[in-house]
Amino acid sequence: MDVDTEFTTLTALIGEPTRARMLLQLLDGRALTAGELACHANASPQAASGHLGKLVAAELLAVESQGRHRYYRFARPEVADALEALASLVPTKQQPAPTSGSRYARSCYDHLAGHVAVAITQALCQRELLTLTTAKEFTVTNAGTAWFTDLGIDAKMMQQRSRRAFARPCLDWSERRHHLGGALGAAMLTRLVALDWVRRTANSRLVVFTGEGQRQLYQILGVRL
Amino acid sequence: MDVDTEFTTLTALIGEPTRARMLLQLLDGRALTAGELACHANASPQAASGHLGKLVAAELLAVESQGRHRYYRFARPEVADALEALASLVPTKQQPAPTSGSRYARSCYDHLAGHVAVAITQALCQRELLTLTTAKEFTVTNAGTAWFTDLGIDAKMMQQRSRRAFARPCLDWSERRHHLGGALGAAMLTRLVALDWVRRTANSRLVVFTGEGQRQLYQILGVRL
DNA sequence: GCCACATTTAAACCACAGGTGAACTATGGA
DNA sequence: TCCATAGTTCACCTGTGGTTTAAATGTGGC
Repeated sequence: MDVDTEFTTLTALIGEPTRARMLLQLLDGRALTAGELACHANASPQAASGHLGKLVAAELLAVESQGRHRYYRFARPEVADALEALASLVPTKQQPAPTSGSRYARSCYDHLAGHVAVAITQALCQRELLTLTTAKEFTVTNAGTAWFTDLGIDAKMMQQRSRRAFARPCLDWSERRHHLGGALGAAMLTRLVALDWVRRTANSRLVVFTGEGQRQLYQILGVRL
Repeated sequence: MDVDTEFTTLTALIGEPTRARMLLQLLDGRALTAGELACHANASPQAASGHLGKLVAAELLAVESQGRHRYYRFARPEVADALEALASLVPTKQQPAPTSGSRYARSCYDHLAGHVAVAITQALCQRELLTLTTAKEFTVTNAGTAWFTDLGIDAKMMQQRSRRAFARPCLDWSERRHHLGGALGAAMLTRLVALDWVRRTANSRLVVFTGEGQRQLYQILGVRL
């Protein structure tokens, strides 16, 4: 096969919007399941499966089966490098006011993401409610357990019961900083929604903080939106 | 527009085979005309024009009009970087490294280009045989006229007779410096070929300096290849 | 003034690539 | 054992996006 042709097949592979979104999701280096990738990319499971198959066949992704899940990740670091380079081409003009505080955040699969999530996670760490023990795991301190209990989340119980990664740092590529993912991150978003501190929007990963949510967030974490 | 969306539009832009081929052509840093890009990409002029328009609109390419040609080049070096990274993902064995050998130069449409051309133009300016009067025009000094006469080029006559831009500075993308284009630049290449100081290669814009050419160039301009 | 060439624009066409729905495999939990 | 969940495969259909055909714009050379 011609080198030209190989290049074009490669770019066509990366260029398809759904595939591009899935690849973007993997940029933080985590291995994600087919379902998670499908959800992020706004695609049906079948569609995602087809796309992932092509990406694996092209040796852009590698797949690992664990139980009934299949975890996809980049086949080699160069793939991530190339995608980073591509992502850096996106005009960055509209990353306004990380500090000015937006009521808007977004959800990342099932937990809070974006600069609000980063700010929250930073505050949790700063107050030593959360500590980053390894590169891939947050640990909830005793004070943290109490804090989560106050919020209405039984962190301890959750850690014992859940098979899912408990408190995983999730790198937000647009923010270049970690925020809280995993089961705890998901529980937190669920709880915040239940408290009506944030509301989901229809057909979008965007979530918006209510006025009450903003007040409470400032009160319990000192985070001003 | 969402960051995700911007990324996908970007990748979709790069992912289209014809566009990808054109971008690949530009990877060596040269600025190419729409026609040349169309030819290389195996596309009709109209199709190429449409694609190029999109790439320019997305600020991946920049375009510069020169006469009835339009030269396309990367809008910023990061674009080339990203494409390099993508190209490096192609599994096949790499082709031999581009000739950094100084005997090699290349032609730009009809005149000498590349770092040799830049060196020559610099030398001409340094010895005040050529002066850059406006941003778009070189002027041949009296000493310059004599120098060109010695070379076998009647610059004065040419300037009177030719309607074509006489001595235009031509920006070489890969060198980031101007070199001598226009009628005078074309005449110079023609003359150098006639003198057998440089030889054209078949099916390529590459030209190579002969041993004699290298000696002479040093003698009359002090340019060492 | 003319013609030739390079390139762009507009409109009609159509192929291919991705989405969908249904059916199938496999794993885990009761 | 049964059922729910995760994921894949297949066949069909639809719509986007690129190509084509045609005509217009603009520049250079005579």
